[in-house]
Formats: sequence, C-alpha cells, structure tokens
Amino acid sequence: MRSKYCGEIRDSDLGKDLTLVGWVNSNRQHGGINFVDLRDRSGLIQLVFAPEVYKDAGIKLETLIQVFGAVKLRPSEMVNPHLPTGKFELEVQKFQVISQPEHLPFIPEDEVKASFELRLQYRYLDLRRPLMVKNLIIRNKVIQSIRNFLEQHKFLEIETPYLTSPTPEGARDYLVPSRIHPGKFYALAQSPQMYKQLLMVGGIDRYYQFARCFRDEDLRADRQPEHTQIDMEMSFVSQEDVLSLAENLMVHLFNDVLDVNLEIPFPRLSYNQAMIKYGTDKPDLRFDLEIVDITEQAQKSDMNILKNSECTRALMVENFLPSRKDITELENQIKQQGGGGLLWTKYSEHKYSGPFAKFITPEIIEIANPDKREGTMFAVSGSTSTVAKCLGLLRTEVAKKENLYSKKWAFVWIVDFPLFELNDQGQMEPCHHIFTMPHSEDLHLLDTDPIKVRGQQYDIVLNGIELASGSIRNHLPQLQRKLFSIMGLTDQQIDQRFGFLLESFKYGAPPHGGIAPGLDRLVMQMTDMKSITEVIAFPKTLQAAGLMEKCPRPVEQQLLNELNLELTKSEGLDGN
RNA sequence: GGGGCUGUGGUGCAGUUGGUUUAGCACACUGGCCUGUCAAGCCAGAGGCCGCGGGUUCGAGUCCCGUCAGCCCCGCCA
Repeated sequence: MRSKYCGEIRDSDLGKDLTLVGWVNSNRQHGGINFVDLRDRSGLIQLVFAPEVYKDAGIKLETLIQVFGAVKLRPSEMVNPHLPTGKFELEVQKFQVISQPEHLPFIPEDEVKASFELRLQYRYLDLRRPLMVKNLIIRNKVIQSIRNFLEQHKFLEIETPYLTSPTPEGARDYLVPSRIHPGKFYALAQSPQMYKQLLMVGGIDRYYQFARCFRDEDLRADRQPEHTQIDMEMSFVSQEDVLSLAENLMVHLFNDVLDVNLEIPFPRLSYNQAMIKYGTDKPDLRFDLEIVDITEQAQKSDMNILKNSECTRALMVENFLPSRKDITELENQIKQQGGGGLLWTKYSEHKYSGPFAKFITPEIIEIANPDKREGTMFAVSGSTSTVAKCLGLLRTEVAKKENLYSKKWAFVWIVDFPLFELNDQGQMEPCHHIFTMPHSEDLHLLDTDPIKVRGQQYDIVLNGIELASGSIRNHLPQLQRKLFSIMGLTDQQIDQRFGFLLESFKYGAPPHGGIAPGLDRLVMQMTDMKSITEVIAFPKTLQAAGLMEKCPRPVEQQLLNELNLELTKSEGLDGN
C-alpha cells in the first residue's frame, strides 16, 4: 500500500516513483497548481498536484489519501529549510481518497488550540500531532534502551500478577470483586513489591519489569491512577551496588536517547540535610540557593516570635530585590503552607532595610549572609516541619520568578531516610515501606528510640521531582516481625497479611534490594513536558475518568448479581 | 475532604460598571478567484441564545446561589 514513510524521503529517492499514504496536513490551492503537505508519523512531505490531476479532489484537512508519483527536487529558491524533506516534493500522477473526515472536533497541530478535555475525548486525533508522536517515540526509545542495559546486566524480565491481595496500609486499592468467591475481592497491584521479593527467594537473582501500578488516590499533574514503574530487584547487593547500577542505567539511557552525558556519581544528601538545606526530600538542585538554620541565634534576639519558636531558618537570595507586591504574594503562599508569616529584609548599599532589619543580629548575618551580598534575606519561624516546608516552597518560587536555573539535569540521591515516621494519630508508620532494612549501626535504637532508626532507603530526585525510590529489603524474618510489632501489628495480623512472605524467608532467603524509577515521570522530564498525561497514550483526567471510553460507568443489575454486589446508591445502576 | 482558575458557533478567544436591538474576532467548514505556496492570499457564505438548574431585576452572557465538567494546588499518594 505504500513504499515509504513521508518524512523519510531523502536524496536516494530522487527520481523514484513512490506510493505514499498519509493525512492532509495542509492544502494550498493556487488554481493552476496545488500543494498538499502529507503527514504520517514520520513527518511531512510536500505533494504537488497539476490542475488536471487535482480536479475536484475533495481534499481538506485530515483527509486520508494514497498518492503515486515521482520524487523531484524543488526549485532551489523554493526549498523549505524547516523540513527534513524540504528539498523534495512528490509530483502526484495518481491519487485516491482512502477516508474522508467529517467536521473535525479540532485540528491536530502542535500549537493545539483544543482544551485538554477535548484532546482526551478525541485522543486518537490528538495523537496525530507531531509532538505527541515524538513523545511516544521517545518513550519507546527509553523502554528499549533500558531493556538493552538490563539485559546486558543479566536481568530477567518477568511479569507478576496484577490481580493480587488487598492491603490495608499504603495507598487505597482498586478493588476487583470475585465472581467465583462471592463477597471476596482482589486488588489491582499497587506495585509488584512482594512478588519481586519472592522472585529473589526463588533464586531469580536479578529481575526487572515495566510494571503497571494502580493506586486509587487523588491525582496531580504527575500522578495517574495507573502508572508504569521500571521495577528492578537484585540479590546479594548492598545499597552501594544498587546506587551504582541505577546511576549507570541513567548514564546509558540519557546518552542513548538524548545524547546527553551525565556525570556520576550523582551528589548525595541525607534526608536530614535535604530537609534543612532545601526544606524538602525532593530538592530541585538546578539552582544553588540554600536554607540555613538560625534557630539558636534567633532565640537570642529581641523579637518574641523568634525567641519562642522551635525553629527559625533563613534564605538569602542574592541580587533579588522584590517589590512589596511580590513579597506579599510570596507571603500568601507561605501562609497557605501553614506558616505564620514571612520575615524579610533587603540588604543593599551596606544596610539592611525592611521589617526584619531591626531584629537582625550580627550572629544571624554571620550565618545567613557572611559575604555581605546584596539581595533579600527571608526567614520563617515556627515548628521545624512547617519552617522547612515554607522555606522549601519559597526557595523554588524565587527560583521560578528569577529563573535561577543554571543546570539542565540535576540528579541527586536522597539517602538515610528515617525508617519510621509518626502519623496524625501519633502511631509509627513506615516512612517508605514495611520491608525496608534498617541501617545496621542503628539496630540498637530499635528498642530504645525507634523513630531515630534510619532505613536503607534511597530516592533519586531529578530537577525537584521524585524519579525513583528503592531500598535494601529485610530478609530476616525475626527482625521483620519486630518491625511489624513496632508499628503496632499483632502476630495474627502479621501472619494474615504477610505470612507467606515471612514464611518464604525461612527457606534460604538471599539479601536483596532494588529500585523502581517511574517511567512516566522520567519520560515527562526527558521530553520537557509539564504533565505525565503528555507521555501516556490514553491518560485519565484528574477525576480518574476516561473521557473517550467513558469510564467508569454504571453496569447492569445482572452483572452485579453475578458478583454478589448490591449498590447503596441506585444512581450507580445502568439505565437510572 | 479543602482552596483557586476556567466553561460563549466545530475549535480558540473578545464581550467594558446588567440595557444600542442582527453577541464580535481568528482558525476550521461551504462556494468562487488565483501556476510555487509552505500558518498561502483575495471575495462571498453557512454556523452560537452564552455548561446545566434556580434566583435577583422592568431587563442577565454580564450579579447571587446551587450543580456538573476540565485544569492547578493542599491533604492524601507505604
């Protein structure tokens, strides 16, 4: 039906007769001569129609046509430098319309005017846009490149079940009712966590998978109800081994796909350092701003708020002298994060000015602005976690406003996460997940001060976005039971939910660990997109709805009967 | 669960403090002209009662309340 892709026509095709198929990207009629840009997934080629060939062609935007003709050089002054095929054109001898479109809901062009809603409703049209094709091609390259790398490193690609057991902890599950077992449910896997550990116990040694993960939580620009993880697990490795492998994978990948040379090792920050210096466990290191702690110095000042606060930290922004309005705007954002207010003082012409100026002490200056640089110093007081959050936000907001980004790709490892954290009810919860191995030198704290125990957990952060998360797992059944009990689980609960995993550890479990980069976020960043929906072929809306296929939707009563389900709200039923 | 933004012909937008009657503009669409364009150009035409429901008013696209949908953020996402 065709001899070549439109966008791949080159010098070697000159003079050849080709058959092409594609969609009409634009149609320029000059009466005597007519031009059509024909588009397929590879790009564009200009078609030239003589009037006697064109006749009543019925060609409009997005008409699908097949053409036959000879590849010619364009007259030299008519070359289009913006197209890879710009030197050439196909002189059409014969053509036929394969499919004539009805009135289009929108025109699939890169500078798309249609709303996101409409693009999703007619996603197949949206996918014709060259930008979307490009994103999907890069996604494909990323997948192939990772496969090649992991294949070379002796990983086996193995699939694990999507229908699995519901779990009360962690994210909310998507439940799947069982027809054969009335009243019982599967859950769609939130991750292959336990299966991959069991693969290690099974002696697979190195495993990977592009795993779909399902989580029924509220969505964001970088979260979908189903997302893809590059799930990897290895036996007989230390944390250093995993970090090194992940770094080499990123180097290989970025070189392969983007022709970018990454420097390794990536910088490392402990969780605590990250929280103090950057106010977040996913710092954006494309710019240098650092937060400093001035709690001690502030408590000696004359300002009551500073004296009595658990924590005070400051951020000095060089060459930044914002207007009153800008500061108010920043302060409003701080307040939305729960901060009481924003202290600020400008330093220029050798003096501090602004509301914070009269409370600032030489000791504070010594820490926050030792080199006496001109700019603005911000400070926030309050609880440690609020202060960190507020200044972390301020840091990224200022960088955005002032466009302080000096690096394109800022990778950083965050390591030494606490093993536990306290939830709202004051209970111990795993910071990462339940199966993380504690740091060996912190084991003695498990009985006395478990909140201080660090886990062998690590995240890769890229440009302020969490890209990958992993840990060395706990393969020691006794220790694992102890951790469960610290979290307040009874033996019965442990056996019910995790019995099979603990059981497996009794029969020669290897030490193991792994890491799982999020494919969607990775590709989003590699394509410079702002939302993962731009790199997923058929994404859902923030309400987790499929606008094209119209899901979720009501079902017939008979289906519910088979599943032994009864609805409490009848509007859920089909036909109501 | 909470906060913010948006919703006007097929699409993207405009519509001033509620009142000029036929709600504008661009692109797409239809017809015509045009032999070198590449976001082609020119002429003509068809197409909307302003997301949905209620209210205020002599009068509402414009004000108020509710509701639905999309996006952004907080909570949440081991």
